[in-house]
Amino acid sequence: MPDATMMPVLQIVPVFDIRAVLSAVPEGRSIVESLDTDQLITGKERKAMVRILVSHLIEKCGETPTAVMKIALASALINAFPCLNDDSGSGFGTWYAKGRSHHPATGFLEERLRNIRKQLRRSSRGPRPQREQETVPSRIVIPAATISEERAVQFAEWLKNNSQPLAQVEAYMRDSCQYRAGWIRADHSKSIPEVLAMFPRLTTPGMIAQDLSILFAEPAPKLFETWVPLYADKIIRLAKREGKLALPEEQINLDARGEVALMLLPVMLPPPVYKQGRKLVRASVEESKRFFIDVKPVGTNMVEYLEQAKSSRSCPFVLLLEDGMLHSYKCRVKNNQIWVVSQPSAG
DNA sequence: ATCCTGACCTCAGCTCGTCG
DNA sequence: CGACGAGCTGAGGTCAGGAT
Repeated sequence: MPDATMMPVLQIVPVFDIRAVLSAVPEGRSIVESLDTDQLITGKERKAMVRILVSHLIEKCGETPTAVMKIALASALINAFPCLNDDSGSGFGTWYAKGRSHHPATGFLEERLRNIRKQLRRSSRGPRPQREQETVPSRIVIPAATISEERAVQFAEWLKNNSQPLAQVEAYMRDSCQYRAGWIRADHSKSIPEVLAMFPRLTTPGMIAQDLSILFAEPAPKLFETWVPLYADKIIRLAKREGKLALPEEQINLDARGEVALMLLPVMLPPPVYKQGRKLVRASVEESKRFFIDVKPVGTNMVEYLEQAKSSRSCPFVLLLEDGMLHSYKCRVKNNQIWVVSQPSAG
């Protein structure tokens, strides 16, 4: 078998039909008209055109298209509208110019891409100060409690020290649900170990589902309804379009689509960069897949596994006990079991 | 007045190809 | 094989002008 690293890499460069892309939106149509009749573009039109073209580029090639893609777009632009040709060597330096002598690439298209990435990074870093934080609490409405807070505290204390009788645990957990929700949400966030230390009965089977059905009565039943029919297919289609699907879509068994989509998440959502001392570090996709989902064969000794996981990895993560060939999405899923491991020591 | 966006800029760090 | 440079991205800063 030939060494993959020695294989020549062919990059498919899309042909950009600038007129078609612009004509697809009303604002773009008037820009095309203006360019055809007047052979010029206003500052306002130029900005609008760059927005339309860059959003098309991102749709086709993702948020970090290669320089080849950007050159193809800029070149297609001046071919479609020769009046936009500038005096630079390439003719499109105003629109896209490759970086040189340690200076980054520039041009209106490049700058727009950069600004979009900036916005994306900003929003993915969590809530913005002031305005957005103010709106968050109004969206999450905790239903009114059925018991007083004093009583709820008493229930929580009892639940810390008792795991039986089960009917009593379920009843106290039901009645103290709103208190728990308020405690967890106070001061913005608490870690999973903190929450479990305070409310250990959350690990009793069915308790999280009970909380969910009380707090989110309407959407709770839809949680599992929508993953496979709605989101799994969308994630698989997106992965296919971005060339991140390791096998033909038709070969993914209907039963396996939900699990394949879950395993695609770390591939589709590239891990962010973080600082380790002075160095900027980014986990590879393979590393984040391992951190996110650990795949072990059915029959793995859970006691030994959890003991080992306690010292070797951070929680929570998904443990998939596979029966068959799910690894690397080569799936024929039969009796796979999925666990969410939140605290290895809890077993 | 305040916020948002675009444009311009710098710096750190990464990947990849080239050269000795 | 390691050093080095080119090209690139990410992150962040600043400022002007437009929108609200």
